[in-house]
Amino acid sequence: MFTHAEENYLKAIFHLEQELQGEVSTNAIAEQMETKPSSVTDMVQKLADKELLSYKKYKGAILTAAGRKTAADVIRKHRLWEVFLVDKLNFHWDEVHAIAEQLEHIQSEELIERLDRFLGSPDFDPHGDPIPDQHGNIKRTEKKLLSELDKGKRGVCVGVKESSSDFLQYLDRKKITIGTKIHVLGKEFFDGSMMLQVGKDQFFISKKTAENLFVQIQES
Amino acid sequence: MFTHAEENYLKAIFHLEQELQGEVSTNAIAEQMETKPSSVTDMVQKLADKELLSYKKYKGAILTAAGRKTAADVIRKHRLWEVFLVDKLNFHWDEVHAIAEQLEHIQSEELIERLDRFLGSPDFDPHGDPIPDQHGNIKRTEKKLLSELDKGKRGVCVGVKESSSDFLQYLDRKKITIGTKIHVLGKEFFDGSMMLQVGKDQFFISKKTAENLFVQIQES
DNA sequence: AAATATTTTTAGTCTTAGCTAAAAATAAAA
DNA sequence: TTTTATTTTTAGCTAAGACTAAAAATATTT
Repeated sequence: MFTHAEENYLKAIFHLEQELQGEVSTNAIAEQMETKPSSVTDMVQKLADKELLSYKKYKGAILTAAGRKTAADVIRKHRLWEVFLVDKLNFHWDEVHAIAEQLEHIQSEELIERLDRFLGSPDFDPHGDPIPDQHGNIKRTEKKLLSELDKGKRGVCVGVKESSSDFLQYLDRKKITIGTKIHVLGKEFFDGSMMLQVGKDQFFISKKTAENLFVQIQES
Repeated sequence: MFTHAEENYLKAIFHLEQELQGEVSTNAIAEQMETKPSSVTDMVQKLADKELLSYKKYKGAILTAAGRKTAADVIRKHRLWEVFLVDKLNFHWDEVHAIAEQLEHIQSEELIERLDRFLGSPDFDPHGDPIPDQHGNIKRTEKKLLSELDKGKRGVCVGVKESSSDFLQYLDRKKITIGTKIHVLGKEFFDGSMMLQVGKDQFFISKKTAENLFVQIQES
């Protein structure tokens, strides 16, 4: 349907639109794509011809509904493949991006729907980012840092903020991974450390740890 | 490392070399690749510059060791992904080729070795073709039709010859799939039908069925 | 062996997607 | 409001990989 380059541009513009809340400048796209502004102008004009975005010279670009859907599909594929790599092939959360960048361009509706089912239709990727559904809808979610939860609250681990190898290995030892339910048993004011319940285990974590774990809040 | 186009040429030439037992003509490659001979000449010259094959004008091409290794790697990836699609995502044997054609170009040693382990290091793809190992070695194997086995012999199902949807569904019902062990209990001369033992079940199959199933012979 | 047919290569063109350098438009500063 | 700075676009080039048409080499007939 679309070339890899086209898909990459749409994805970049999609992300920038969210970040900037509006139309995206040529320079912004060039920076995101690590390419030159002149190349961006060419591509943006091509995508405008294909009605994937609307564009007025010197005014920047915004995706059309079609462009947004296409971008969401690519992001859906990227994030589903990341889940596959982590859950099934035991990659670490920080090793999967470059591979998913390639896999996201594989063309097959059937494949991606089967992959989704195989993975148990996950809502989040290993970095805690939400996975768009078949229609391109993204569950805009309250992704919070664990450190923002108060005593007594429950959350599901949906990702990490910084993902150093050391930190990920620490989480492995504590048996914390995507989907792990975390119950905040207590929170110390003076140093921000927390007492957690994870499965049957209870243990302390430092403020630093709590500030690097994303959770989705569980209604309770 | 190499472009998709380069990898596709190497793969095509690899297959043709085996089939023709020697150097491969420009026209043969063009036919296999569904492209024009002039395009082939260009690419073959480029691949010769990169020392992936040796080529003398008007004389055809043969892969170098490096070229053969690269081709085997692509074929390894293709066939491992086919196993994934059939074993894990429940695709049918005849639906997977086009998708594997895309997946075979994903670049990541780590990915493919993890995928291999995840799939249980299979020796054959869903069509019964052998999967090259990490070093590019292919288990040249005695792939025979089930109909060629005599009474008392044992084989492992490694693929199908014709793969109509009806036939594949018939095999599903009989619980025959890749890796299934088949014991020939009896064989009728007059119609070529066979009595088989598959797991705990025993049943008859027609000559037509036996002529469309590939097996690898088990030493016994 | 000469004529004809086939195969292969060369030469030149196209598209995609990048680049540089220069021109044009817009934005910011004096 | 000019001048200067920044951003964006245009124009023209490059490489990969396809194509067509024509030329050259090899094979096959007669």
